[in-house]
Amino acid sequence: MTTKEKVSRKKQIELQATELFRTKGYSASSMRDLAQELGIEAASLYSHIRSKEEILQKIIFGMAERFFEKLNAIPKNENLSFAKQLEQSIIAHIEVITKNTAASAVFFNEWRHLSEPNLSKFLDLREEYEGRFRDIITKGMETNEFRDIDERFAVFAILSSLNWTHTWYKVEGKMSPEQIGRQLSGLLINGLKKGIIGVDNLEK
Amino acid sequence: MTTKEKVSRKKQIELQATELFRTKGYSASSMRDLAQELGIEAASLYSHIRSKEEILQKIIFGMAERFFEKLNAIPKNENLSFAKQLEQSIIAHIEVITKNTAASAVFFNEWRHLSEPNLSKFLDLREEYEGRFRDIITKGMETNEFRDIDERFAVFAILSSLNWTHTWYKVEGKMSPEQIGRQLSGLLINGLKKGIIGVDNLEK
DNA sequence: CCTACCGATCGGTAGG
DNA sequence: CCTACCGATCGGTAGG
Repeated sequence: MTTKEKVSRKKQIELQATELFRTKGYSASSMRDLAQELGIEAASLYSHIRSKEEILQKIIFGMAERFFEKLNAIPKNENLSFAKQLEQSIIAHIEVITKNTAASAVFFNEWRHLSEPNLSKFLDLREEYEGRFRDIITKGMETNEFRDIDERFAVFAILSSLNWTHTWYKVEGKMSPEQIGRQLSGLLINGLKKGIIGVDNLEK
Repeated sequence: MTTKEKVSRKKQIELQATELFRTKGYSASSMRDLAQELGIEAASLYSHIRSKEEILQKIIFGMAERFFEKLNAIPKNENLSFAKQLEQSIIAHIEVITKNTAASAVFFNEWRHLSEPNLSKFLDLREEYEGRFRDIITKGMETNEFRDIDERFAVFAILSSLNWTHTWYKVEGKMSPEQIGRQLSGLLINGLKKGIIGVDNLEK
């Protein structure tokens, strides 16, 4: 029971810290701010956590884990076009962001406040994750499904357009995470212009 | 001459601060850090500036001005397709970012550390700027040039894919700002998929 | 542009 | 989880 309470309190601290870091930023958030929102003294936080940065680490690597888990959970289907594979990956990515908007904000904006070796670990994971998207694009280019483009460049553009979702997504909104993912992948794969089905795509 | 020296020193402070804020973030950057990089004492900074936040304001509203100036400098041509108008706006946006990568980083990441009324002023300007892009998309939808999409959503996606450019752009790189702008607008307007000119665009 | 300094606040520890 | 407290550092001022 003692253990149970401690875990629960620790989680509470992490959740409050996530909200706090999102609104004020990591550096501008003090442990006294955090304690106050939890109704305890700042010193009491240290019964549950080791340091301020430990909380940041938990938030960031927790998000990294969710991104990879969701991506790995996509069923393998070699028959799918690369456009469809990319769409699925985009939807997975959006689902993680929309389910964790505050943690996403911290993940995308505060990672540079990690100290080594965690900073390098973060950068490695990010590189690996982007690599998964790059692979799809590379293969899609090889089969002539996608047009010729620098993969690294394309992945930066794609992921950054997705990564802003946390700033405006509301649970009560009209669009579901999956719909958002489909819309975004539609925009990125087919473009803003009309004419995939129609014929009005050749004008200057 | 005294005036000239003062102005120059003030600009030096702003430039060093821009680099510092980009790498450490505004809150984690101290005036002592900044002074040290300029080879003076922290207290001496206050002969040239009023406060730490004043520097942030200068950086951010300086960037806002550049974005609007560049957008306004696009020659009006009603005969251009909305795709072309959007492309020009995208190129203008990318040119501002690539010419000011450090200030862009501060602009996009540190604006929330502005206090009122500057925070509201920033948000208003951002809303206005996004509105310019929305107008192009709305008109392009009305003329059936663009497909049906929520304008606000589309502009978020477009601008956020552009706004990451400052993280990877290098002056010595192979691509010019204009080329980057063209590539990005090509991706966003025509999509990743092949087949605008060819016929391989109907597969599942 | 410097020395000398201010009050406030920081992350964190000792000891209960 | 609290009281009491630590040394370090913060943005900024006075006065030259």
